[in-house]
Amino acid sequence: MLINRPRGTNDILPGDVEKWQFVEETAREVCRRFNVKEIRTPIFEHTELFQRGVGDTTDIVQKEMYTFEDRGERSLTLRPEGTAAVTRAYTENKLYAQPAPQKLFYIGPMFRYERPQSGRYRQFHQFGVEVLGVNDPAVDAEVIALAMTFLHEIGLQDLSLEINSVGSPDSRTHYRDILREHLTPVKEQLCKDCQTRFDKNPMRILDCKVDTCKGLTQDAPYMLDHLVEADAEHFKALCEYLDSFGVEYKVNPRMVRGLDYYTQTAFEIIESGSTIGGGGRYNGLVEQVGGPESPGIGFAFGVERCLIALNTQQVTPDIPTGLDVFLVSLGEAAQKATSALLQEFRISGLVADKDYLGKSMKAQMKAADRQQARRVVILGDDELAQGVANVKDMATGEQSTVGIDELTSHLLSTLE
RNA sequence: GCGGUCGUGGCGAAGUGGUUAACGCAUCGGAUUGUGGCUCCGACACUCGAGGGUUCGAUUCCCUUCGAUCGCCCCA
Repeated sequence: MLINRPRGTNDILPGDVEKWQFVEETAREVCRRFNVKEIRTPIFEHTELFQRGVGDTTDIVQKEMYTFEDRGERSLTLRPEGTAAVTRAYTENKLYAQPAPQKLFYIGPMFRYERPQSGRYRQFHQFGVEVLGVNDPAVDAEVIALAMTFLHEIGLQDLSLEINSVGSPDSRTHYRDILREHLTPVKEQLCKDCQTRFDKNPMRILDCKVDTCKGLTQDAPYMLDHLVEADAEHFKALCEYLDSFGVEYKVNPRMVRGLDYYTQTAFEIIESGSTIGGGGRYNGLVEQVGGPESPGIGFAFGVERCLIALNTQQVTPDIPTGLDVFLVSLGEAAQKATSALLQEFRISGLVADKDYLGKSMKAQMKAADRQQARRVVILGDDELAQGVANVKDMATGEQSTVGIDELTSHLLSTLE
């Protein structure tokens, strides 16, 4: 019985993996220019980190974590997201003692036990950025600009950036009361989920997809209009920075992000109606996981979702493919000689390969063609005896005879 | 966690309660001497996701299960 890959996981095969590499390399390159350094944290962490960091009430923690006990009876969890781990590493390694801000990025797998569907897997991948230690709205704007630059450089267009402020705790407790008051008369008419949200997290009601709820909240007051002064100023400044960067955005006062740790700035990037990435500020998070009070802001993109977007927009990144040279041999002596030649080619920097199945010359030529070899080196026993080989240019069909000793330099010089 | 659709060779895709499971692509081989991309010829599923049931007989009917896919919830 064949063992299949676990549900919601994927094998990324040659042909696809190049696109992944392209997205990852672009992310690294953009981060380099924004002076954002890579950080690598463990794939699993103590379960408590996510309970405290992501929030005990979130769906992620309540029903989506891959939690297990190791042989030392520790409760560990495969990371469901990246931010909590970065703040943990920031605290544990005392990066707060380094000059602020600390600008960090990561690319890697995350794990969530969910029903797979388009753009959602149990093992999925995120590219995320976190900037810690500074509360300046200019940083919020830069982080968003980094995100948009990345998307632009992988080739995506027609993206919609939505921003909002979910307020600091001060704004929120105040606003929650206002919102509850507004919704109390219609509480019974809200959907079942929203009735629970009413007590648990009333702001989520604004984000409900059910039509009746949408109608009932139509003229509900917005957080954005009830921010405390500092929050309002922060948001205003953010908008001004974005304007000055030429980054287009839409203020969506109903947007509420699902993770508990967000404060003030929140944003999402949407392509063809689906969210490919999002983030926001989380000024209380570092403290929440046991560190010193440090502000932070970040985002994460779903790599799979970026790839899907590239697909729907029919963006095909330029990916180098094909061999520089394919070695064709005839006869036993020549066949043996090719291995050393191959090694010589490869050491010199050429992308080179050969046949290993003892195929006919015709079949070897076919193979060379299929692998888009630019040159074919043909070596038969006859040529070998004379110390030469034939070099064929596959594009023009021209063929010339070159001494075996000069092959590598000949190829290098004619291939640019 | 809930709901819809689906599961035939490497891929795409026909098909039927019963002696040989179409076809296309891909792959491999060949079309007289050591040369590719076109064309032509040939090869390639004791088997129709898995397990069980109904039946004289199932890939075709039923159940279960696993998986895929789409939507809800939530999120990247």
